Amino acid sequence: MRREAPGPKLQRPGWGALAGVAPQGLTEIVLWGYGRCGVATPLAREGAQTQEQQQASVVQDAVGQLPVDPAVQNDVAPTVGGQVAPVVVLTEVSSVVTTVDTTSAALSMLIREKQKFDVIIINDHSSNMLSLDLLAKAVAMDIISVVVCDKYNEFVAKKVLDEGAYLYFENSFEKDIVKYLSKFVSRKKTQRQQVEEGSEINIYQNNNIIGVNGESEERQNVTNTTNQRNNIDEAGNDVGSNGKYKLTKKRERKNMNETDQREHQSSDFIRRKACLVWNDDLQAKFMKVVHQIGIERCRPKKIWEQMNVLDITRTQVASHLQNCRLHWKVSEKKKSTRRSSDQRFSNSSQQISTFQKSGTMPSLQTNETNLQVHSNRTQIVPEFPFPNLKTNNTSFGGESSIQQLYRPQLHAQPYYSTICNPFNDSSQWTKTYFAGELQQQHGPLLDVLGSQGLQISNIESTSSKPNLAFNGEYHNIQSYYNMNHNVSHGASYLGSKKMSNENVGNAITNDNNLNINADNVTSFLGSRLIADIHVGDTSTNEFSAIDTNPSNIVVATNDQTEIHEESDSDENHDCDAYFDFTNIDYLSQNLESSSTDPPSE
DNA sequence: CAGGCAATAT
DNA sequence: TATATTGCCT
Repeated sequence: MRREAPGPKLQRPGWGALAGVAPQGLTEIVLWGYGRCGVATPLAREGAQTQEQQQASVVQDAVGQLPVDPAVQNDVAPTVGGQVAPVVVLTEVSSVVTTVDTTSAALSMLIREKQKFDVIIINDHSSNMLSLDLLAKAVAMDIISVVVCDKYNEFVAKKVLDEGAYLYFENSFEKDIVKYLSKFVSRKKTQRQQVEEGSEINIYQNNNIIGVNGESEERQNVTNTTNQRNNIDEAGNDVGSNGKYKLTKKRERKNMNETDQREHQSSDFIRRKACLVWNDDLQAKFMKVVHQIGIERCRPKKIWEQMNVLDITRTQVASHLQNCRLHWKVSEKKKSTRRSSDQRFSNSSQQISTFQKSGTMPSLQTNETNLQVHSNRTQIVPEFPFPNLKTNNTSFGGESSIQQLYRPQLHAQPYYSTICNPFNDSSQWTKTYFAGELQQQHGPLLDVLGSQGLQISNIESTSSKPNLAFNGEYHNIQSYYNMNHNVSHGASYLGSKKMSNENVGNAITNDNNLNINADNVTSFLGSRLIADIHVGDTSTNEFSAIDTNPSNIVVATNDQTEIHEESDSDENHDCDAYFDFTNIDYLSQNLESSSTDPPSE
């Protein structure tokens, strides 16, 4: 598969792009749609005329609802391009946006409004001490801290990530980032709650269904009737009694152009229902029924009825049955192959069913063996991909997640890189992961220049394997802010299944798909790229779930207007912790030329 | 409408 | 990968 050549850098939409796309519970984000982040014009103060200005007005109204912080009054509002740069604050209580004009105001607001904010977005124009203070404070308060900038700067990126920033990127918000943040905040809240409730241990285990919010719900076996189960919508959708839904849906999809679909999908937060995990119990039940009915006669509906398990649907059974039959067919073919050279089995194939046009049914014993599906495995579903950031310079700190970058049809892609799911339990991470130890984990105590990161990141000079090069343990210093990067070749579920509790530790290192040689590592580091979000069609990015009221977001701008000098890019080439998405294409080209052939399958 | 099943999506 | 969904067919 050929990768597109990097096109001209798209003009970023600015915060205005967020207008109207704020997720549920985060509608206030619409208020971000005024002007550019951090250089937002104080239009609202001078009378709103345009729609954009009206949005700003709303912001201004919201500001008015907050007590004025003395710091705000005392600060001289910074100007960017002659206009005041506001600070926008979203509060949990009111879920409205408020603005303050200065970083110091934001700082004092943080101090005063403790616990109120889940996210702070700091617009950094100069990476001055004040914004770093704000960042440090926010991090200390366990607030997800995002730093945006007008011009991506690796040095600053490293700095702020060292300080515990969760994200650093140029100052336009792709709406998907907002969703991503929302999701992150949502999960984080859940985690906190679980910790508080003391139920954080392995909440995913021994459950068949993982709720959309990462909560799991125990599947129940009930002695109900089919009628009861009929209340369950198979597709998780609204199915009309006339059965028209599917047709309508199909038609809609067909009529949607690509843009529409992107729009449609990216604004859906819950689209796919949680996957049913066919664990041992369920599988046993399934097979028992299959046996009872008879393999040749079993049909999805019958099986479904006789299984009598709440919450599974006929469709799921059908899907599973289809899959099982495939397994059976395959295993039977293997058997047949053996039989042809082994007369001992020459008679056993004659019992085989008629429902397959080709292939034959294996013995039930074989079936069950084949159908053992990773007993006791855990699964965290549904997952969501990372938003499309390909036009942004973005760095990730924290429990960053760009996951699910893999697409089945993209096997030919030589490399995928994944930042693992931040919403998974951070304890899942081990030192075995590539780039699992990154600078910001040292926290603010380390001076940027003296930090280990700069030293170890010069992998070019070593032949170490990635995981050794980083040679770091996972330190959960900042519980929510540790960065975990995984670079993998075709490993698709680093953020989910392979990160399940049992698999952690060997998921990457033992994965044959992990195939990074020194050259590739160099490529990665040289381009400072960890995440390849070009892979696949990111238009389908979505979030599977979102809490109802996931986040409080602080958007702060730096009140200093000094313009920091651009660091020499070469000088910072070894900032492996950061992702320069503009270099993705460069990376992928490098990788394509140096990597192994795609899987022949 | 149930079902089979390949292709595809997630 | 496992599971879900879709489309087309019987």
